[in-house]
Amino acid sequence: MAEEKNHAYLNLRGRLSNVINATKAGEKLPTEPLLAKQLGVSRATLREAMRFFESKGLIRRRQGVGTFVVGIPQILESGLEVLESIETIAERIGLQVSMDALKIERLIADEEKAANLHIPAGEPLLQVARVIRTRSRPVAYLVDILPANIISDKELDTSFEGSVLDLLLKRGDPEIAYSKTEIQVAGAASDIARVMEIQRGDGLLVFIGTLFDVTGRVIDYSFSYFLPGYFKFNVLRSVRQVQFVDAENPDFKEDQKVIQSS
Amino acid sequence: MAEEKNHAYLNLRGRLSNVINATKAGEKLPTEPLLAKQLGVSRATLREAMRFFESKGLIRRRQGVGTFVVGIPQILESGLEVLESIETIAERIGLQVSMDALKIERLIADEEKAANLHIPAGEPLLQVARVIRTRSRPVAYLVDILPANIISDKELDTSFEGSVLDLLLKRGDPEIAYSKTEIQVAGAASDIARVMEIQRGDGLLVFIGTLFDVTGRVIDYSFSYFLPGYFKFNVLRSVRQVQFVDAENPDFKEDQKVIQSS
DNA sequence: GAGTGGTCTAGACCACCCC
DNA sequence: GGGTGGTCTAGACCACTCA
Repeated sequence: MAEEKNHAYLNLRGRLSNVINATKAGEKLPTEPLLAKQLGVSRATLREAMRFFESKGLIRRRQGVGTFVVGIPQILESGLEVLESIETIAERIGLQVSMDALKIERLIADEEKAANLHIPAGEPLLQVARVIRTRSRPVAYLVDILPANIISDKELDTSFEGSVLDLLLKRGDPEIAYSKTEIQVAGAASDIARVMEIQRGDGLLVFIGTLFDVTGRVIDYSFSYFLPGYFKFNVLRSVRQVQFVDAENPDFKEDQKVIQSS
Repeated sequence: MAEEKNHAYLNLRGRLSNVINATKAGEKLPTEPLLAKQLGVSRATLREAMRFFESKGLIRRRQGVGTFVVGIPQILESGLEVLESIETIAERIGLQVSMDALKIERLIADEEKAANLHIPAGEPLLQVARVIRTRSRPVAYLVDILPANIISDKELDTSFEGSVLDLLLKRGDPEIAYSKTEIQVAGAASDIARVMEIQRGDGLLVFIGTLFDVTGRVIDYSFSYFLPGYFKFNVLRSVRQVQFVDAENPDFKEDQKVIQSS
């Protein structure tokens, strides 16, 4: 019996799928009240069914405008072991991306930010937030936080193209060594949902990265939010031990042990 | 003006937070209709606000039973570069986990599964699905798919403790080399939501792993679904090239390039 | 200002758990 | 069988976009 649930939104998916498939990419679907009437369900139930296709990236809802059918997405693929900016990944695979909604703020380190950067609270910080767009839509939202003295005002005006990492790598000082990146999942908060043009609460892949230079100093930490379906991140996991030692940062310790070695 | 949204569910969070904090871990909240009345909102709005705390892991809703306050979760932390089973990670950090809902199935490789395993379609396969629980709740759902001839019936009866990886590592043949793991996010489908005791559509971290032996043969591929908040996966991303060469599998190529080397 | 999706209400019935 | 969370309805108002 458990196979044949009588939930309206499940039965609705098939019919809604037909409507979506019968609509060309870029075209608008009927309004929600009209579509609900056509399909014989309440608007709430229709919206529940639409969430399914929206999470798959087949449709996109825009408040005040309408619901649109979107085409097949292009995918940004990358191995994670190499530290590179989204822009660099995109360039490497020949995909055109652009930056949007760049927001540079100056703020003072509170306890949490200070701890993440291994500096005292109260130090001045620079926060750089930006959106990465493919031709069709926003696909990532990136926030960098770093001590204000690392990047000068002049550099921000002249040689800043959006990526803090790329700027630092280009400059070569401080000499960047590696990033310790934590992988998480989070529902989009209202403000992030807005700039990403998704629904509040939709799942996003989150990388929380701490950037170290060759002396073990923390240079930057960042939150990177990625829209599912547009990225393919790979990591190689080996049974042999991979050695990463950071003598300058005893509290940074990858607790890895050898399971088996050949 | 954009700061002061007049959405009921936002204003409700503070008051609902008080209710949750005033309730001991393990205790039950009032029923939804009652709580909605007490807080002066409709049940739909209350449920919207509750989703926020549920996604943070502070409460847990169980159909037919009630809504419960849960304590601070224990976190499974691991670097990703080392390939090890969830059981091994848990044991290493002294956390007790148990296996649940083990389901072993035999099936025939369709086109997709055959392609993933690099074998012809029609070959017999073994599929092992299981749930990993901490003391308080399910935290991961793991599915392994592998050619049927790799593990014998006898082994399944006698030396199988739940982890395909651990069984193969223990046996030492085939000799496991590494796993290529893709990182994704997905909303929980109904069946997975059920075994994980979460809400349908909740975001899960997904690892799609392909397991190779030292000769480059594909041994197994797997889907691992992780509940956010209970795991802390880290990966080191270096500007120096990390060399992983797999001469036997030319189609497996990590397209990594050196950005900068010191 | 017209039209869209976003949110909210009040009430109802259903599926599920447990006694 | 009683009580819970899960879903659904019909209608309403609000916030947003764009001509």
